[in-house]
Amino acid sequence: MGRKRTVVTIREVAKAAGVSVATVSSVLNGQNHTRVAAETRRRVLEAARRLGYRPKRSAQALRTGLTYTLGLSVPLCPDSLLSPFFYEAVKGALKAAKQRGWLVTILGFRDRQEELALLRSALEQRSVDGVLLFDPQDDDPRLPLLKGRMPFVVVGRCSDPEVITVDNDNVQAAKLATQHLLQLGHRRIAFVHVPFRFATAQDRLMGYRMALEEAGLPFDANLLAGTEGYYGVEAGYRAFLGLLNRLRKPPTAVLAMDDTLALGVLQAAQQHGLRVPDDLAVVGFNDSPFAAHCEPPLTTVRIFAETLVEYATDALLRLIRGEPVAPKRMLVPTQLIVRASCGAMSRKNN
Amino acid sequence: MGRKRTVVTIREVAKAAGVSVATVSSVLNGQNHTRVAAETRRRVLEAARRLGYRPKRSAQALRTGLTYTLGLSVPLCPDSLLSPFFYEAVKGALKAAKQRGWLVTILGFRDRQEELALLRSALEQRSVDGVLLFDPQDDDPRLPLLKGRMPFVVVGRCSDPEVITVDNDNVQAAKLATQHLLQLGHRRIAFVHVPFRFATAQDRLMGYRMALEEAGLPFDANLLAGTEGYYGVEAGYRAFLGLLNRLRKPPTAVLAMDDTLALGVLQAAQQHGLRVPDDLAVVGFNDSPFAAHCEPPLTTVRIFAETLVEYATDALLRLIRGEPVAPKRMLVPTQLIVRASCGAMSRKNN
DNA sequence: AAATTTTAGCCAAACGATTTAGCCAACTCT
DNA sequence: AGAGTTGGCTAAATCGTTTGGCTAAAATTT
Repeated sequence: MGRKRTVVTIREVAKAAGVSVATVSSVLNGQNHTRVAAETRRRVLEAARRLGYRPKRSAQALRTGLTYTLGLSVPLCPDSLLSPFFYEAVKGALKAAKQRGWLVTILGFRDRQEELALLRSALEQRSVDGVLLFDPQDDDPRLPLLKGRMPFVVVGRCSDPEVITVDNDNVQAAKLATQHLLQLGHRRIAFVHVPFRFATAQDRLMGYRMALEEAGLPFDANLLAGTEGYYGVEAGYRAFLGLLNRLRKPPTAVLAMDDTLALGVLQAAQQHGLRVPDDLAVVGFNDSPFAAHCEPPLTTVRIFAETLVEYATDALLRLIRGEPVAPKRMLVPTQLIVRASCGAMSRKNN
Repeated sequence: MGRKRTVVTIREVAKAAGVSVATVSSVLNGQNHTRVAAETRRRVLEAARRLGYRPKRSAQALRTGLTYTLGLSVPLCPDSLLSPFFYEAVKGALKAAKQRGWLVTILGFRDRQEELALLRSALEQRSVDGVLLFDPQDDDPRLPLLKGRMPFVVVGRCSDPEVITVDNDNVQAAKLATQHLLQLGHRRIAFVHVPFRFATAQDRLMGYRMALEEAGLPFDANLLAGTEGYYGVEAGYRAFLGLLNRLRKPPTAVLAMDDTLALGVLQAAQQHGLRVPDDLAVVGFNDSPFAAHCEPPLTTVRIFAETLVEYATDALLRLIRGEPVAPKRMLVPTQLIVRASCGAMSRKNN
């Protein structure tokens, strides 16, 4: 018991194979143009395999200056309905990272203040080699903090053309969703959104406006309902209730920037005696897994978060290794999922 | 541009303060107060602050043998509805870890095979100092792999009394939920569960049986519906549909081991023409955030995943540091949340 | 005053890998 | 045969900390 079988070191492998540690490293890393004879290589490989040798990460880290770890800077929201997105994100990041033997650590923050502090300390302690950021804002303070000091990739659009970003085609997505509502005959379409300092909000507004204008309809700022803070059912509820109270006549349709907001809209609508989809058509975003199961099932724009983040992570890894990163900005298409909440399935066909 | 301002090292601090690196380290780690004069200490602290010095993690790691990183071994399920639990888990782990300046990395796996491989490599590379495991099974192969080689804490019950565990009081929870259904007059209560090799399934079965027996009802194995694999809407759907097809007469109530399974039950019921809650009462587990929003809203047993994992992480940190871990097994109570799906709110009061 | 203890701080050796420079045969070429 | 090449390997430096041992000087005791 307590057999203190310490982890195998490169020295033991060297001894077992009857060579120097340099040779072992050479064989294992292959980089070095220091050639090793086939027979020696075999012996080393065999010894390493037999002893179950794996280089110790922290030693490697110190020597090479790389921790082989990526940071995922994600918000820890109180509304756990937001979790699917981050779950998918983690999946995508891990998928890309795992392939190359990298680790992913979660830099989870409760507010932007804390996020900056976490990034700063990651920077100072060199605990990660690069970070993935979500949901950029105007004058995002994270960028100047990180720029030139640590590689990073942003999931979302950001104005700085130097920054590598991966994003959904939000303009197109919002445009298609709005057009869908227009085709169903709606003329007063509200837009429930997070504050416009978020690039995503700007882009989706853009798509919404484009669809309206192409249909020859005026854009009416009175139909915008902004949330106080971020996403979440509560936020959507408040924003839409505020809108309903403000307007003489309620809109006949709503485009919500997110399924959680849409859920809040549903609640506010119900409280106001509006039936969905009969009195009010609702479209969300993200195709969160609950969207198919709420009442009525939500029409929504599906985004491919896992893919998005997988690409972003891949780009980040290239960036870190100094490999060329193909396009500086990548757009991933989205997909409209039509369910009952928009009224397009008027004849119930279950 | 590209100002290669390299990170501050302890040597620079030492020079700036006019002392040796040993003294700086001594001051910063503060083990031995008598070793350095108050004035010197002040100078060192001042220099460190001014230069913004933070010890480099990988160097610390190599020297001390600690990476100051915890691993969270979580499944990457295809059904993203399972994400809330893990989101909460991550929150809890981060909360406990952050307080002490530790990092959390996600060891995400697709199947048990891969989980073992990940743990093995974490072990060999010493990339984490300890791991948190979820959902233990009979003869769990993770335990013998880790035991004696790396500290770990299990979230869930496990038979080995040596292992430190934190768990919900599943027996009690299932018992209370079942009793609730019994009080509503139900006599044929089905139990939808994951395979019984999972300790959680065993415990909840136990609570279910206890409630039945205390009510003087026979336990009927025909009312058990086991899933093929793990949790998820699809799994619940299949399991319950299988049960319905097998029985002459459907049960009047279902206790599902998880909200995702309950959602599957809802779908199967609907397909079979059973109305919930009128023909069938349904109770789930976890109080996943969507439970309040599905149709009908799910009665469910709330578990406090964040708290659970926060405790577990705290215990793990103690374990790693060799501090005493108070109780070897901790039980966190649960809470029954009554909504519409069980029929207790028969008079619709919206 | 000498001997002892305490205080304050430095030296140098790790930790476990990677990498650079260099050594020694053996081989090639004129 | 001597000079230059090359292949195959090793010794040693290095990454940035922490820490046990050591040494002077100062304080205390005898």
